[in-house]
Amino acid sequence: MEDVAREAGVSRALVSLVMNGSPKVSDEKRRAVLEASRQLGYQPNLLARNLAQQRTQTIGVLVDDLHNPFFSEVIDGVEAEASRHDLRVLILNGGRDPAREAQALESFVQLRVEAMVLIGSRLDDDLLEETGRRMPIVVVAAGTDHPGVDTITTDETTGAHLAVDHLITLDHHHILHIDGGSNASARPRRSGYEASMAAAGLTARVVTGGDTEAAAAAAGPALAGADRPTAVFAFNDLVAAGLLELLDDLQLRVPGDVSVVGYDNTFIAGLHQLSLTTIDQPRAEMGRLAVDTLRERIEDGRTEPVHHRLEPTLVPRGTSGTTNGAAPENTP
Amino acid sequence: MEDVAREAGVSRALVSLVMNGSPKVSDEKRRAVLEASRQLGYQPNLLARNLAQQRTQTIGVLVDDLHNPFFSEVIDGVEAEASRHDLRVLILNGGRDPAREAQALESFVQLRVEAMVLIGSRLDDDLLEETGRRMPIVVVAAGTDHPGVDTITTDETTGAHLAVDHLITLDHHHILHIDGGSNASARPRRSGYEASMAAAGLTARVVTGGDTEAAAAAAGPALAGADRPTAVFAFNDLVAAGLLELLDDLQLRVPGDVSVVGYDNTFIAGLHQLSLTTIDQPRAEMGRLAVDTLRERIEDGRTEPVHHRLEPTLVPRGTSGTTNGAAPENTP
DNA sequence: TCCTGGACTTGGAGCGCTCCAATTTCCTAT
DNA sequence: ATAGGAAATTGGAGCGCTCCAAGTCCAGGA
Repeated sequence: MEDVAREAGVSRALVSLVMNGSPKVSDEKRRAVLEASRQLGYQPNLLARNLAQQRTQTIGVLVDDLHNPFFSEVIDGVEAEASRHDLRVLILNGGRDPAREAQALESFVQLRVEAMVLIGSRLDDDLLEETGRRMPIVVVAAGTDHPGVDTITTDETTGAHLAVDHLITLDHHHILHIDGGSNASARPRRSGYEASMAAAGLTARVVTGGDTEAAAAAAGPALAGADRPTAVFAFNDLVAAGLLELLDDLQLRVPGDVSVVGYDNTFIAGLHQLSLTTIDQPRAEMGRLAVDTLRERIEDGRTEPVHHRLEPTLVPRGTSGTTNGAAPENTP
Repeated sequence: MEDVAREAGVSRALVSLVMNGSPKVSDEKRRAVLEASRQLGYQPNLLARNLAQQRTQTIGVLVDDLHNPFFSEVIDGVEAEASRHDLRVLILNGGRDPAREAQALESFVQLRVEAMVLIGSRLDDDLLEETGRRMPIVVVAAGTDHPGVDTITTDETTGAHLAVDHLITLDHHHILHIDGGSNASARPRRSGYEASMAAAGLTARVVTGGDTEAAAAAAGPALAGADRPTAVFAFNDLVAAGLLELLDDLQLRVPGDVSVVGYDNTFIAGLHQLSLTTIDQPRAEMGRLAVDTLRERIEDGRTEPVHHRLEPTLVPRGTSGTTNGAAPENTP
């Protein structure tokens, strides 16, 4: 910067003004500075600027799992809205590991991002709340509301309800749930399932799974056993995809022998070959809303946490239907 | 920091030493500092530290498209190797838009990352080379070598060759290629296809596509036309997936009527329901290698660019086979 | 007792920028 | 001409940290 100033024959301060597009610089000097900085290949040091300015114009996005298409679509929404407001977006990947997430969180704090969006976070409430006191935080798609920080969720109970009711309408009575293991949404989705089953007078049956294709294996024993379920409500689309493979291996037809419902309505659910019945969440909208929520804190100084809850919807496709031969039990 | 020092009854410099885990601090003082910083909730300011230290221990990863599973698996490799060497990894998303990518590149420069990994970059050589003079850059999976910067690629010509030869072996003569449009790998993959076709004495036929499912639509006219190809080599798995849907709509059987080969061997290719024949690239390995390559510049001061080229392999699955009824033309 | 050297500590300059108060320049209206 | 004021420019302090040269302290040897 020093050099640019000298080259352009002005003071450092003026270079600063030019670099920040201040209107009160004469065209002549502006041109000189621009020319000099181009010639010297000068790129302002953001570290120094942010330090001096005491603000970074940056929000941090911590994503649970970069591989899950659900999350990347939320990020789309975040980026779209952030760029509308000239906010830089930095992404850190938690890799489905709480320890790595905590580390990423610390990184963001130390980098002095102005706010952060945690997508599918697995962090515990204490850490969240503590960090939330230092800077605006919004937790997106992490299953439940967290005290002390803003949250954007969809109603997981309703989502599970939609899935179960859909299956019940198709005359299924024996519906298995593969839950999400340690995923943040696992608990509410499972209890939504349990509640819906109970409400319909049916017996809930849950196997502990996870949030990747591999988790489908957990359903193996149940599907091979004698009292095989006629339908499975999988934690998410990835698990459902894995399940479809498993069913294929077991030579069970879908939906003839077993119906399958996923969750998230990611693009793989829409592939004709899978044609997976699933529950949709408005992903991009959630991302956008997250940024807006943060901006309310940054700009308007809001301090009490808000909890936005959006509605999921059922997307019926080819993997759910009535069971094969099994005649309705009570037909005379 | 000032406050912590006062609280612990030491100088600022000592706090700095403690925060950086210097060995020459007495246990007593160390404990005092740690205690004080815990009490005050002190988090060192990375901006200031990096500025003073003139280094950031951070590498920037610029990814072309966060949605493409291929890229996220490369990122896995990058992150694994980076964390082995205590390097922070910052991710910026180019969103398949060269302008956004250029902007992200500038962000990284201004943030003073120590090196950057560009995955599937669409940036032009001039910009790359110029930036490459300021800091270590490695371009991963962007189709071809770029002068002036390090590159990690797989041999796209070989990849295309594997695909085409596989189809020819299955007795296909009329093979269509949906190319990658503006994707960085489009050109070499297409010319690999063309060369292989020419070598086999076959007529190449290319439609301009892209790198998402929607691109498959470009093949619509060709598939509906009279001289329908018996096989299609799609730019990547995503395009291939879209193509499978299109074929389904057209009531064409795969591989009975049309064989399909994708590229990248992403997880969707492995789904039983798609069972897509494809070309594998060692994604994680490419990511790891990228970091190692950068470290050679950072640590050992290498300055001449290196170009690593890995070998792709064919992964035959269910979407490729011999054509249906069409009897071999020259059978007596 | 005094000196020496190692183990700790500390003050202060400096990293590259912004921002404010102060100064200079340039008009315009008298 | 010239005071008055707006516009343009500048010097310097300060952002929070590191790092180095220069201390301080203390135990052991002469």
